[in-house]
Amino acid sequence: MTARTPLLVRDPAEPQALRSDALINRNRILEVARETFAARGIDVTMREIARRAGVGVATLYRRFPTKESLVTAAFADQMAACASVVDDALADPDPWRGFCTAVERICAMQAVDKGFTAAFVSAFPDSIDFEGVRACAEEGFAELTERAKASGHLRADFAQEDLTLLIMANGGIIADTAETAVAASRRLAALLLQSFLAHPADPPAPLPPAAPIGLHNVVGNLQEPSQAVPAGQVSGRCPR
Amino acid sequence: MTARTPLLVRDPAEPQALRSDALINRNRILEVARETFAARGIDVTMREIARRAGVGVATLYRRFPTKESLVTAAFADQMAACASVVDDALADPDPWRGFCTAVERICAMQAVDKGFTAAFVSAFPDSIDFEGVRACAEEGFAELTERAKASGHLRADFAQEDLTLLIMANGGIIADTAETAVAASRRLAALLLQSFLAHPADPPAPLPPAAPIGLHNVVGNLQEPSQAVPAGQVSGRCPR
DNA sequence: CCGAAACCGGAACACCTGGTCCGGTTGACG
DNA sequence: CGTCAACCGGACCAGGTGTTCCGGTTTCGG
Repeated sequence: MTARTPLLVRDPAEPQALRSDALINRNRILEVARETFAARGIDVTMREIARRAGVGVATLYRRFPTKESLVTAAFADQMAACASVVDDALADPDPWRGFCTAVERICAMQAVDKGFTAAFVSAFPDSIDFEGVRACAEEGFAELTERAKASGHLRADFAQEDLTLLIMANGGIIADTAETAVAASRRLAALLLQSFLAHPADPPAPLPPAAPIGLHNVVGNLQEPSQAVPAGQVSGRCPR
Repeated sequence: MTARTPLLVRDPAEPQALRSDALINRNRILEVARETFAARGIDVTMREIARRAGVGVATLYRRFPTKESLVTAAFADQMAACASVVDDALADPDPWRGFCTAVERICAMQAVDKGFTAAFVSAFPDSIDFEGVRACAEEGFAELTERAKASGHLRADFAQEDLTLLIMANGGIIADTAETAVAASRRLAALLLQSFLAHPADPPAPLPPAAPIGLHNVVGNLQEPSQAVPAGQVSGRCPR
């Protein structure tokens, strides 16, 4: 309709179109979002992120039109790191070591960042980045699996789905502090990697330090420390 | 203060104080709640449970004053079953077999019932039943662990926390259909049990059938089947 | 058979969530 | 320095959740 277009039309992909204060706010928002999502998961409120970033909700929504887009932006670098993990593993001359390292690193990332798994799993349909990286990582891992099997270290009946299994299982490991989560995750990875081995050593491998994961911290995390079962108090109704 | 107490005071624990129709409704509610929680997790709405049970919300709330109490009641028998699993395991003359069976059965229960884990984990503070059973099961498992170690089958550095680890990891295994969840859970249990073994066989144990767990079903369960990466479309930005 | 107490269902309440609107403010450019 | 669009923040909207209230109905002892 309007035949005249403005002379100074900006490249629509230009990121510098933001005013200086707006850019500052945007960065602050992203920073806060990353921290908060990592610490408390993906379910934190948009209001809270806005409050923590010292901006209003409208500002937040003007920068990221939907929560989905905020999550995507916040975890973009994590996704990149995830992809690079697979690349590093493929670059390792020892296939089995590469395989193990990749698994351990991904598990650690998952454990450190509470929201990462959720962001990865829910995989908002529109955020093509996520899907792309995921497909790419899958592909790389298939190659990795093949090589590890060929090297004779990975058991032949290892299925590609076992990797999904491991990731999902690791996703179940969440504790209130990142440290406990990492420790637990590390032990889980070590245990599973051991059972993936084709020829397990007769004396089982030493395994990393025993997981300091506390029962009360993770399972019954709603009760206060209390007196750790006063022996005679709680029992008595225990049928065995 | 009031010195006079009513003559016909009822035993507060008497369960027969319900009118016949009220009792029928109560049972129907419990039945529906069990089914729905198992199939769709603990997050189903009180409205929906009431609707499915063919009663009004008020009726539901009169019977179970809070959602918490409904959950507790609905999972009471599951908790009992959980305890009996440990008892059975302790009754087995072969400690290692008992250990394995207990682990497998608990994992299966967890996989079949989506809400079970959540109910068990969240462990509402007031529902003492849960806490009691949990403590009891823990105690029994400690005994089980000890015996399995003494028999030489369970590796010496197995920690009690590894059990929590397993349960939490298994909790991460959730799929849209109960069958896939059970299959995946079974494989996870088999893998972990193998790495718990003190003297793993040189050729790794055959393991149960490969898990038919599908990547798209569990990880990217929001996207439609689509054309499974049209090869040329998405790639091109895959760095390796 | 009858009346009262217990029951029933749906409307309503308080609260929280993602997301939008509008009047006042501020940075950037001539 | 002045103008004006872009920006800012809090109020607001729609939808959904656990929970409560109230008028009509049903059961059950006498």
